[in-house]
Amino acid sequence: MATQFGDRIRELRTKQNLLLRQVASMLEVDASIVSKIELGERKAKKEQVIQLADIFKTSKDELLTLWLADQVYEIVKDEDVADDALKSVSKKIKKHK
Amino acid sequence: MATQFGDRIRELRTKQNLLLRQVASMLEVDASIVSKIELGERKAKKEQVIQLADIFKTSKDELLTLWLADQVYEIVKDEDVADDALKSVSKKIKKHK
DNA sequence: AATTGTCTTGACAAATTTTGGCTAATATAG
DNA sequence: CTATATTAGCCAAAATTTGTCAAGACAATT
Repeated sequence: MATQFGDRIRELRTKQNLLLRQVASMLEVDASIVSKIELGERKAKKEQVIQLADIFKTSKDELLTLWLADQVYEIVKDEDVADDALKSVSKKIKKHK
Repeated sequence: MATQFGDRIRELRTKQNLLLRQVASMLEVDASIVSKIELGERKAKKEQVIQLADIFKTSKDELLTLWLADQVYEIVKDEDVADDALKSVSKKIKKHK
């Protein structure tokens, strides 16, 4: 149930000695929401991911990648054809670039 | 807006000379739903994908792959980090297998 | 020109999922 | 024990999903 994004956020937050409620107030949500995001029980909004990158002074791309990967994983995790589907999407993405 | 899954379903249906309403009645939904699925305006349920494989006598895995790829694509399509996220998920999937 | 058959579209409603806040309970530090 | 931090459960509001229905577009036929 843990997410890559949540784990990373918690790591950043604790290393910078910030409390849930401090981060929460910057995001303008309740501390329990941030807790749930860190535990992987809630999905952050994209806007919040960007705010978190600012708060922790870290790379937006790093966080967005983890966040996006969590979402994709959530969709494909129980599917036998997950790998084929991912390959197919990669191909399509490359074409569109 | 077109989907790989929808395109394939329409191809199968027309080649087998079935009408929307015939397929719809087998899925027990209105014909407009099937139309929308074929046009990529609605997402089929997983159960419907499996029924469609039976109806068209084609491979469930083929259809499930297209259906899953559409969903993943929908999530990552506008993201700069799409490719990195997909790679990360592939890695995680392989580990879990 | 009117009719028929197929498909598409948009408005709407019901059901489901997601979201956030509040509050309790639990843990952890002093 | 007390105080603070975090987690978990519950509720209501908001958003999304799913489907029906009716009207419209379009082509082929009569």
